[in-house]
Amino acid sequence: MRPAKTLERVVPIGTLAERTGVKVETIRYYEQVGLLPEPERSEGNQRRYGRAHVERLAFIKHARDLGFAVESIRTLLRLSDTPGMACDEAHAIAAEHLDEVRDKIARLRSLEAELARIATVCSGGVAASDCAVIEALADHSHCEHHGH
Amino acid sequence: MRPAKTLERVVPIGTLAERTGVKVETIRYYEQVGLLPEPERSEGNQRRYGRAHVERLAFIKHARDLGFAVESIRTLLRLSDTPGMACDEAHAIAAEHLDEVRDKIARLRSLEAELARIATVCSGGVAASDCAVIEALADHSHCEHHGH
DNA sequence: CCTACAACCTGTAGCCACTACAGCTTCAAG
DNA sequence: CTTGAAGCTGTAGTGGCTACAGGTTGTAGG
Repeated sequence: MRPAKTLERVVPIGTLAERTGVKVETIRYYEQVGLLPEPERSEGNQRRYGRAHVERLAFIKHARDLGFAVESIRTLLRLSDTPGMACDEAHAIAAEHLDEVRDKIARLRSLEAELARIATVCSGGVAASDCAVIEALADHSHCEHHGH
Repeated sequence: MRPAKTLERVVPIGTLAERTGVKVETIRYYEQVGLLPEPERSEGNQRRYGRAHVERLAFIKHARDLGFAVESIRTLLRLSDTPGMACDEAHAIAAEHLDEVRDKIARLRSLEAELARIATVCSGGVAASDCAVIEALADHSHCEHHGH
């Protein structure tokens, strides 16, 4: 009896995909754009991943889930690969991204307010040519700047 | 003396762009994908827009600013073009979009919380190989589901 | 009337971060 | 040894623009 799949140390791409929650195609894409290093290959040219790959891909997924751009992740990975490197740069990337996220939240909130207004006006089911939803979209009087 | 530009009734694409805040290339793109009807042309084949175009494009811009997908806008425009059409469908589109926006806000907020945690840990300027930002990204213990 | 130059035209390619497919080869269970 | 899932490469498509290249038109000043 072989060890169970979850204990195997060298796995094919499908297993890596399962373990990290990243799709097979996306893994190959990450390799292509240089986020994930090229793995060893089997005799038949199939990718074989080890522990280090699982960890690195998990890092990437986590950062992507947090909305970091691939370019930022590349930098973060470079930083994490460089022992003794100053943390300042990594911190700056995270802080900048946090700013962007807060900005986005603010914009979505003002947007939510206007949408809520639009969506409620004609919820009574008025079947008419002057639908309030349409009018609200045509009418810019309530439309403050949502910013960029 | 001709009327001032802001009073002209038939304008070239650049003026339409200025008035609506939509870039020239984007206007042509909207025409290409069928959001904006093909306008009249000058003798020399240049687009000439009238009042109706300005209004329609303003509608499109407003909806885009609110985050409606082009496909949804297409439907909304069709509805607004159809006199006596039931408002229900327009309402459904707006309500669905509102749901999506609220979802997005919720996800961004949990994301903000994690990012804030990440960004503060090493703000003291610890220059070390075990940068807290990097570690926080490598470490999934704090990482609740951010949802899709 | 002529010239200069901004604004316009079409068509194509690029952007991001994937996703999907076509057409093939390899792996592993039965 | 057969079968079928899983792997491979390479290319094209997605959305919503944006950015050229290389040409034509409109118009204000001289």
